[in-house]
Amino acid sequence: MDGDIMNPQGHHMGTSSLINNCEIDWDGLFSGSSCLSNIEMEKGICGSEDQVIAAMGDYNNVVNIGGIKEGDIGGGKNNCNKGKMVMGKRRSAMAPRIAFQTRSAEDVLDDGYRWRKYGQKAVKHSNHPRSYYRCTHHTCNVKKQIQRHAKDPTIVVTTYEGIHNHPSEKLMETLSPLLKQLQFLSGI
DNA sequence: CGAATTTGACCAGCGC
DNA sequence: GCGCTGGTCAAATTCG
Repeated sequence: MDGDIMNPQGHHMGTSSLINNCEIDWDGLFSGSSCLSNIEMEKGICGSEDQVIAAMGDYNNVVNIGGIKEGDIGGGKNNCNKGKMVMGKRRSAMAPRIAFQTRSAEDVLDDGYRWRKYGQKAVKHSNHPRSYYRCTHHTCNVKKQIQRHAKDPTIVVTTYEGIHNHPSEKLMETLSPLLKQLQFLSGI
């Protein structure tokens, strides 16, 4: 797969981020579909999962992105377009959740953060288990769930919960020589 | 040897 | 109240 994100008409779209050779075009995705804003998802105003996939299927690897709720993954009963939203049980109060789907052979996308797996469960209506990860940074409480799509195993559904309160280690690794240089120059 | 992963047990919410 | 299900814990195991 090449890294260049184009819209179906072949035009370049907005800013993109590279995750494990799967480019995600945040700007383009959020502007390109009425289904994908977190707020709309929270209100339950969204199409079915199938509709979203169909809508986004023309993009390179990312086929869906947006807020996600209990039952969204794996064809559960409480699909978002049924209007009723069931928030999690022991879930922290208002931790923002965002989910996206990528076509990838890799289950775990390298997003620059370090994750420790703390559980895995078989999910109903899916042949593939769901894996649970926590950010290894001691002050950071971000979690993510990874699961292959029930109907299309080539699609990996990644759900993030919470916001990192620290920069990604890969980013810091990349920037640290530059920061050192800046510190040196500011000392002159 | 410390860190990360695996995996069965446990717990809480929900529907019937 | 009970069973089902999803999410988390923690001991055992594996890995670097």
